Parts: sequence; structure tokens; C-alpha cells
Amino acid sequence: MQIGIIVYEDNNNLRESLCNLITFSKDLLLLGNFSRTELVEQQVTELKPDVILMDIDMPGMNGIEAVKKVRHFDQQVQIIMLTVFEDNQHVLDAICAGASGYLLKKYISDHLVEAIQQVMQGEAPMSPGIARMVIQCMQKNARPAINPYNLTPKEKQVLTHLSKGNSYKLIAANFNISIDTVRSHIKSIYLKLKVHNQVEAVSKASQEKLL
Amino acid sequence: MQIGIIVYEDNNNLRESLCNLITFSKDLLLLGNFSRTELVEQQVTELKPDVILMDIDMPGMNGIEAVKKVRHFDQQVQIIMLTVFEDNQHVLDAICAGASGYLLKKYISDHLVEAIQQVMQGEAPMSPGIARMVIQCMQKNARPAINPYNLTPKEKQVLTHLSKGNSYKLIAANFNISIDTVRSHIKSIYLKLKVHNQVEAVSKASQEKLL
DNA sequence: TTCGTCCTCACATCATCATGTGATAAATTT
DNA sequence: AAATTTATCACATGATGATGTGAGGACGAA
Repeated sequence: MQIGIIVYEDNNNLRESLCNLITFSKDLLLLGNFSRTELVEQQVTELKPDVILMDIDMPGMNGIEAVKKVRHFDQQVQIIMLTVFEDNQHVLDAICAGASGYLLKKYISDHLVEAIQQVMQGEAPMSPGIARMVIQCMQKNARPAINPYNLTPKEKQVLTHLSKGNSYKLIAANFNISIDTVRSHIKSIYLKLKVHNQVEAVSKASQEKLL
Repeated sequence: MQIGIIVYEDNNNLRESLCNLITFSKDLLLLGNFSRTELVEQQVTELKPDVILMDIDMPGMNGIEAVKKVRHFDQQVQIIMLTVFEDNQHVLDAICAGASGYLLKKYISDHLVEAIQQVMQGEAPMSPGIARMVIQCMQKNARPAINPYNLTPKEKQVLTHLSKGNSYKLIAANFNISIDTVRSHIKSIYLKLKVHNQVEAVSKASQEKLL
């Protein structure tokens, strides 16, 4: 069973090279090639490719937008981004948009077929340099963000309970303290976070991963 | 300049193999090797390694906890995780904890030196299989999570304003509608999200990235 | 056309929250 | 020893929120 492929690349020479590489491989079947992504939804729907090769930087709607569009109605098709630059925020954006891997253009002739087979096996072709960027991005999102507001332990506990929607009364009961003490802690939290009500406090804490 | 390395691995045979590989490479310098991670902070502080090789699964404090401890006081040292399994949540946890790459144990003899050089160059050694897991994890965090609660456009707008800490009064003014209409929308939001106050609603929306 | 959903508004009542002003005691830091 | 921080509690008042009940117009789908 051959792997069906469509190609989006605005550079005519490169697109021809890609098409040739695909055509010359007996495992791959070229279903279509396009210089623009305007009709990507219709084309993907009709041609039902297994893999899409997508240039990141294209005029008009760029490759990342096209990926998002495709992912709106198809979670199965594998998408490999093609790019000239390695150290590029675009690559991260493309991954978040739903790309399954990417390939530097300078490696295309040597690794295109291999990359396509990798994504079909559920793996993600990716250079070590990009891998590091991806890892750093994950670590940034994972960090607990250590307390830039100097919340005391008690205040943090109270804030956690608040975020669950508990009333002052419930929190007081939970900690075996009086409601006024809870009030007091919450007043202090507002001061430190520079907010003026529960919702703002919880929202801020949630966004900055303080809980 | 040689690359200073310390090793954490509880399997004595494997640890010896690792040490031999390092010792035999002229670019690498073995600073220490340990079967337990209890003293990891002290050891890293004293030996000042460039790279730490860390087994993920170890008795007592496991490798992931050790990574977290090290990252508390050292963001520079490169950490490579060693693991037998590829499809393992542990690998993701390790990355979030602060590891810079990982190496499957079956590839150690062939790729250890290469992996060490990669992390020192700011790259991340990682198999395509793990790369895919990492990508999927990122995509999960990035997706807007399309409205499993059937919030109407107006309700979503109101919810967004709520999350900024705006009062009913302010929201009403913003939309040029009456306070009672705002109430009405919010009641509806509570029903759909199955919550009973603003804080729960905003907290839930924030966690599930509905905003 | 009828049904359902969405957006709109009104009134009422009780609960809860925000804010201010104090105060005491223990623990920690200086 | 003195100062600061943390955790605790009290009282008071006005504002805001939660909940119930009810209803009318607009719009699209069945």
C-alpha cells in the first residue's frame, strides 16, 4: 500500500524537486501539488492524503494557518513542515497548530522519504536543535513559578480552596479557624496579588500557575 | 577542554559499562559515579559536572525527583536521562522536571558519546518516538478545546469578562445591557458548567482553556 | 408554522463578599 | 531586645452575588 501525499510549496523549483523525489519512490504516491493553500480544506477532503508536506513560509495564508484549518476537520493526516530556518518560533507555532514533524529544506533530498515513513509509524522527525526548543517550551509551561508574590503557606492554602469555589464559611470550617481569619488572609492575598476580588485572584493564580 | 560527567545508575554492571565508555573517550572526564541519588545536591555542588547521566528508575528517590532537586539550584548542568522504555510517561515527566534529553539504554554503547556532545551544543538527543510524545503533549496544552459545554458566544464573552474580575455592573455597562441580563447569562453558564459561583466557573474555564 | 435556542429584561430575597479598623500572641529576623 | 511577619479573632456596613420565577422578541430549523 503506497503512502498518498500532497505538497504545498510556493517555490516552483523546490516543489518540482519534491514531486520528483516522491514520484521516484515506489512506496510513495503523489496525489497533488500546489503553490497556494487557499483551497487546502477542499483539496485535503477530496484527495484524502496520508501525509501533507507543507512549507511554513508562503504568501497569503501561511503554512501554519493551513495546518490549523486542516486540523479542524482531520486529526488523522500526518503533516510535515518544511522550513529553511531551525531557530525559529515558527516551528514551535507549527507544532502547536498540529504538525507532526518537520524537515529542514537542506536535508530534503537525503531524508524526505525517511521522514515520511517515520510519521507514518507514529514517530516525529525532528532535528536535535528543534527538539531542544520544544523541550524548553515544555519546561517553561511546566514550571511551578516559585511565588513571586511572597504568599505565606496559609495564604496559598486559602487561595487553593478559593479556586475550588469554596465559600469563606467552608474554608473556615476546613481549617478550623474563624471566618474573620479567612477574611484576613484573603485581604492579605488581595494586597499581595494587587487584585480586588476572588475571581481576579484565582484567575491570576491560575494563569501564573501559583496553585 | 574535557566534558565533566557524573553518573547515577543503580545497576552495577550498567554503571560500570557507562564509566568505561566515558573513561575511554578522550573528550570526556568521569567525575563520579553513584548508585543512589540521596546526596545528589551535595555531589553536584562539589563535582561541578557539565553533564549528568541519570537513570530514570532507581530505588528510593527516583531519577525524576533527583532532576527536580538539581534544577532547584542549577539551571546550567545538562541532564541526560537513561531509560529502558520508550513509551513511558516517565520520560515526559523527566523532561518537564528539567532533563535536556534522554537515551534508550539499548543505544548507550553506540550513541552515548554522541548524545553527550549534542547536549553540550544546546541540542536535545531524543528518539523520534519520544519526540512524537512530546509533540502530542504540547498540542494537548495548546489546543483551545472547542467548547464541550455549548456555551453561546455571549456567554463566552461574559465569562471572559468575569475572569478579569469585572462586576456584573461593569459587564452590563460594557455590553450595554441590563444587569439582569448579565445575571441571566451567568446563571446559564453555571448550569452548563455545572458550577455554582464565579470562582468555580472561571477556575474551570481557565483549567480547560475555554477562554 | 411551531418548536427550540438565544438574548433580552424585571423583581425579590437571602447569602456572601469587600473593606475598614482594631487587637492579641507566637514565631522569626534583625 | 526590638521589630517584623504570621496567624488568629471581632464588629460593622454597604456592595455584590446567587437563586427563583417569569416573560417577550428574534431567528433558524424542523
